[in-house]
Amino acid sequence: MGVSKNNAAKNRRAIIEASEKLFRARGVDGVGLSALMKAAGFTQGGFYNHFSSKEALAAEVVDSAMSKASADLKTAVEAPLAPGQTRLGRRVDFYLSNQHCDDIEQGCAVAALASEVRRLGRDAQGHFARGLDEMIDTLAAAVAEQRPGNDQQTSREEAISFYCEMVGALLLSRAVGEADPSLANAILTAERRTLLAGAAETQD
Amino acid sequence: MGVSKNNAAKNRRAIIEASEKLFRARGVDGVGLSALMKAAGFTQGGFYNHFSSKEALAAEVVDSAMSKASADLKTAVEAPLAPGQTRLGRRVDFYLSNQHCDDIEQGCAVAALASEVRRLGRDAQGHFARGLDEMIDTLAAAVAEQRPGNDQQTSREEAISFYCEMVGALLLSRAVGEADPSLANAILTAERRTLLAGAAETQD
DNA sequence: TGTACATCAGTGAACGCGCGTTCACTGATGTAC
DNA sequence: TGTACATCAGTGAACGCGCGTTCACTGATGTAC
Repeated sequence: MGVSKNNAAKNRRAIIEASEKLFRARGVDGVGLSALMKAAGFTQGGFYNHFSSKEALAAEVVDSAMSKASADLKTAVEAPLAPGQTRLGRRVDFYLSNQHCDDIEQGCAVAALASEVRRLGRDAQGHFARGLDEMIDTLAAAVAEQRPGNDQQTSREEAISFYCEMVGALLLSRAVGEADPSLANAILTAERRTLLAGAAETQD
Repeated sequence: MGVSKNNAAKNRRAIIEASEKLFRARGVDGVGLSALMKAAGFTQGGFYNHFSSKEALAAEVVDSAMSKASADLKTAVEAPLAPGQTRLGRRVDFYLSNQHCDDIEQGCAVAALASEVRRLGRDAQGHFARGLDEMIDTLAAAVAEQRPGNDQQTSREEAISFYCEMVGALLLSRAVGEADPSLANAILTAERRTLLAGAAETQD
């Protein structure tokens, strides 16, 4: 067809982004290259002009998703606070909103990919772990700001605890969302209350 | 071959149990009927003597796994306490142990299946939701026993919070276990500390 | 209780299908002269 | 700057393979008489 280098790079990006959505929604094993390429607007044969294998694509998808997630989290957490807000409280409000819970295609990459990544290759797992580590750092800084008495280790542990609880709640709420919407909602509600209490700006 | 009704029922059970392990380890889409039947000790063709489809098997697997998990949790939580133990504290010790984290094939069904179940059929989702609801009830009773001041709603919310945090920690620790064992361990350690503090027998 | 026969869990081969991957071909892009 | 040609992203068809499912067949089980 004849495509400029610039367009080829854009097309490559489009494949990664279409794949991210489909991998999140159906799992890596749940979607074929044909569907991935079609979603990106191409035919199947061109795939190997961009990636050496499906596994290589999956690694790039995880890399891209986690980099984006880590950068977005940093931006969101560090944004100026409205009066009465805390950084963690604001995060809870977003993370455990019904809107975020419903949007698995664009929501938190950690929650969407955590179970997938164990079955992917070494590279994908590495990108995931690096991204998660960065995100914990970002949250630990927010914790430290709110609790000046903390040592670094304690802030990091509180950040881990905070994040695990949010991810667990999102995953469980999503898992029962179809079969038992009221349980799904009870999980979000309970966690909002619990985590907002914990995220209140209180000194030790 | 000629098989007694009793043996046929045993064989059916064997297929469900072999499938549970493989589904947990590789995902439902990650393992074929041929491998499932082989793992149970049979050839592929016999599958449809027992199940009407792979989806129907998956639903039975989730049912079986969640029923077992719910019953086991009840037994474990309600077992007599050693001096100084609390029901929730004992649960944390087990749930966030390295041993449990490593044993995805036999460990907590909720953590193993939460992301799978969204892509399975209505029946599988229903079994999962029912099981999770029962397990939250069991934990809520343990919370209520430890905090007599709680009303029922509060105990249930605390149970949800407690369980989400454990599940989230297990999932994230597992997700980075290969790529970053020290982060995986930091997650378990941080959560053990946080949750044991929260699970201490303190009145309001 | 003994005999005749229907049942059905098991085998193993086959079905069509979609998978991940390969390939020959196309033609605009981008470079060399 | 203009021309000739190599590059390579794209197409569409094909590859072998394993998938979920179907089928004809076997023979011990379990029932009817």
